[in-house]
Amino acid sequence: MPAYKTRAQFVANDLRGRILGGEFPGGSQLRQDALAKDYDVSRIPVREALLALESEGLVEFHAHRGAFTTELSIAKIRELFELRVLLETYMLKRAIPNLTEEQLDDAEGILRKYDAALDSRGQIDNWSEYNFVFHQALYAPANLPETMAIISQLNTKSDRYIRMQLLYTQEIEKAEREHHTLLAFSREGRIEQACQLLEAHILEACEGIVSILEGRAQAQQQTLPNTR
Amino acid sequence: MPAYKTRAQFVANDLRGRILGGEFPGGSQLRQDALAKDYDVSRIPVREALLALESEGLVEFHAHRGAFTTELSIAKIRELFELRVLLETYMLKRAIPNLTEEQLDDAEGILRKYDAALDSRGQIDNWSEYNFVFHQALYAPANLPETMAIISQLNTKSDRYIRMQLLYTQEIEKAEREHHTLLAFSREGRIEQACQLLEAHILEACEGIVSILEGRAQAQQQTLPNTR
DNA sequence: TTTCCGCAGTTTGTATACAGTGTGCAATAA
DNA sequence: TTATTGCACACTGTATACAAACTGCGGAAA
Repeated sequence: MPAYKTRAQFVANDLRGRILGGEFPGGSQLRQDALAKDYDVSRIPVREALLALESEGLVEFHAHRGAFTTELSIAKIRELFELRVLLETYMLKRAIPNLTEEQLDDAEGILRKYDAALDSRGQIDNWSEYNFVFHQALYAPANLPETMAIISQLNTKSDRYIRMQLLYTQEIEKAEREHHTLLAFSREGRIEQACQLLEAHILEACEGIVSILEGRAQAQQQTLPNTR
Repeated sequence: MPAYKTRAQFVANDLRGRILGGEFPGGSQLRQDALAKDYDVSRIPVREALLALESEGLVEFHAHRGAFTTELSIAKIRELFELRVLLETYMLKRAIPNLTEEQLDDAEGILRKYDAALDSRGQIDNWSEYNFVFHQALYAPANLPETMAIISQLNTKSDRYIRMQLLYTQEIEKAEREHHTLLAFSREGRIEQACQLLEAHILEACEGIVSILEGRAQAQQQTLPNTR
């Protein structure tokens, strides 16, 4: 059986992975012809895949000029992460009272898989996905699908930068410890503390990313100091 | 000169208007061929328009079965409006300290146009748009484009139901008065009161919509009581 | 009678082909 | 040399044509 219902969906999923994986730096043009050859399909499903990625904020269309990967300013990254704080704490607050034992155990199971993957190294790509799956497991009992969709969208948009941070710093262990604590708070129904930790957890990641980007920007300025 | 850069964009904009205007009840199938004939274009731009509307939540694709207008459950409507409260009060709180005299006057100008349109009646279609423009004018100084995009998205999704409410009740005048008060609070920098009013303003609309839908659901049950 | 299978018709999904727009280079003039 | 105009190329946007999937109905089997 075919892995996906349509070619467009397949291309969209795969291309999303490639973009998030860093294959296309921000601002790269995504030529439809080249992608069509890559996937051995026509340009039509490629275009539709690109449109789907546009709605996720990974790509921007300019009429008659094509599709380009997006690049977020530091201000926008800050904005995204603050939105995540707002929405995810809201979500967690509503989820904790509904959490069942079974759901908590599921979340713990995900953390264990994490830890295992963590040992085997080199799995940053997957880590990023597991990370969201864990958070999702905690939020799901809130039963707010629309909110979840937006949170998911925000996570996708920030994903590239989170991977970058993981690449440059060794924050995985710390994040992992925070996840365990977060789960413990949730299990004990300590809503306030859980939300505070979650907020700190998200904002720390944000600051890590921003400091990397700022460092990179400075390095650029030093290399080419001719800013007339 | 062409009004739009691409045919797909034109179709998307026009079709959005038709859907929000109530031409297609929730769950209607949107046949690509029929729409293509309507607009005298091929199915390709129609498909792309439908994909755009899908990302706005107005339409859902089912692989190999086509596109259908979405229908929101009461629970989802409540969720959407609560999200609007969360995000729009957050936005307003951040906007008020940045509001300039000029921006306040702009907002007031929009309200005046409202009032004029209100007298000339029958302009519910436009009212819905003016409504968002006014709110947008108040929020803009917060300088949070990503947040604004999400708020805009939520407004689009709830727009159909707001129009329905305006059609069945005479709440326009009340909403209009609240807008004036909201503007006054904003002008005076009374953040807390402005946000409280905004919250009530949004939740009132929500309850109005829900009561209409619940009434309608009951009427349905009475007409066909054969629920085996 | 009820259930299952298969076929025809309809609609979507995709390939191919064509038209239109933007871009960059080259040639010309100042 | 530098600025400007026009042309050719490349790529996107769209039309047309074809392939594949789903739906509903009718008939056969249990």
